[in-house]
Amino acid sequence: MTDYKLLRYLIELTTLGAHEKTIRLSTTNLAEKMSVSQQTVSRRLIELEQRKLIERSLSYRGEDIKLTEKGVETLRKLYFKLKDVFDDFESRFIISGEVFEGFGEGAYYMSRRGYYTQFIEKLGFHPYPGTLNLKLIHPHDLEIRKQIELLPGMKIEGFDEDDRAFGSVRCFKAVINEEINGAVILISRTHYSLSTLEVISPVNIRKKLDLKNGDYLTVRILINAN
Amino acid sequence: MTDYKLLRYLIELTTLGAHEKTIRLSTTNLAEKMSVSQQTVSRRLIELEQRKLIERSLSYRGEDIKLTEKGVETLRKLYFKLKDVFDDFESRFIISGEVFEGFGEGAYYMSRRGYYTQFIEKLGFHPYPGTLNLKLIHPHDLEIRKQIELLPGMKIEGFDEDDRAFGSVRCFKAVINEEINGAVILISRTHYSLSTLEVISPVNIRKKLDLKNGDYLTVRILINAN
DNA sequence: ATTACTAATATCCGAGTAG
DNA sequence: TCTACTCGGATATTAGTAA
Repeated sequence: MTDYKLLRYLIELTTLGAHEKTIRLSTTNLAEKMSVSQQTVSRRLIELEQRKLIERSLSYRGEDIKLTEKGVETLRKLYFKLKDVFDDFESRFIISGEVFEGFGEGAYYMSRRGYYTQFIEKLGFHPYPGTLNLKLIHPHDLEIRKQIELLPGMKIEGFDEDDRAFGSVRCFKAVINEEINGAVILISRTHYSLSTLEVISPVNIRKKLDLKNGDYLTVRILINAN
Repeated sequence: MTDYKLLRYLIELTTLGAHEKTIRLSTTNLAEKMSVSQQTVSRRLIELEQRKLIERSLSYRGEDIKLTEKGVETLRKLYFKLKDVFDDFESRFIISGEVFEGFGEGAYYMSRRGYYTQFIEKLGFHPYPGTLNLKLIHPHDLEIRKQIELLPGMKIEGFDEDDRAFGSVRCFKAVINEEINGAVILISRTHYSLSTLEVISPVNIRKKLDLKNGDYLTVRILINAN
């Protein structure tokens, strides 16, 4: 691994985009951003260059800097190291949010026979006729939500009923509050839906956990249990 | 941000699992792993504790250490910072590898009517009857390959023909060498297939790009173009 | 065994300043 | 303006030990 005192500079340069393009800067302005002296920045850049982590060319107006492939690879390794920890498949898909609304339209959809019979077959339980809605607040949860959107999950086919078309939805088995088995369902891919999570279960979650609007709840999504 | 000199220790402890469970270690063995002195480790652990980044309890056999939520959050922030760079959704799914083999079995599969008609319908082009195979070499490309495996993509349904069953496959639109529009197809999920990439296109890629075995080629996969 | 203190050494940083 | 040198003070590290 690279000297850790250089890592900070490598990260800062990357934040400024130097991993993909040449950026122009002066030691003084980088020093300000990083709250160190101009002299220190100068020395560190020299060292980064000597170790072939960056390439640079000086001019009378400052300097042009770009990370080398070795430099990018150094950060990428750190990234994958952290990814192993934070993106681990066993612990990755835990998502929290605030309970909001009640069982409104969710109940209507859930009780359509076309969906209901498929839920029973694919999830292995008779869903309570209603969904619990979570509003996702923290950036981390929103990020996880986006990632879930990309996963295949189980597909619940759409159908027609009473001259109306019900589209297909996807779902994942999940554990609510580490105590109730259930599932999350992904209905449509809208900007709105990406900040919410709809949860179903064989029981009335709201009642069982005595939830009020605004209560905070954690759901662990089992992406490999399909 | 935390003092960068502490970051290294936080990362090392996390690599050892201290982000999710209490680990037992001695300053001496951690010092060896990190190539610093026992005394330095001792001081850094004290400092990490004072800053409430770790919790620890000493015993005559060593010490038990676990990251605090604040400690985990510190690393998580770094992770997301790097993620923004390396995992950006627009530039993420670029994969490179070496051309190998020729149009063997690929051509056979591609020309099965059951697949062919679906390719036309779903990809919007008439695929050249053959696949170009890339062997993925770099860890980064293998990692991307694994991630693609998790994405839904477009499903090409399986079918029966001449008493033989052809399974379903998935595909993604892609751009080859930033000049030819085509697609990658994911046929089966074997250890072998995870280190290769099969590419199709309306034209003979090999001929158009004048490729020989061993040539290096880059494919950008369009995960949102389905 | 341990951890962690003290003292000596090595390294780093910022101020001043040259080019 | 720029970058980057020298140099003195600050900080960090190691070695030697105490507990």
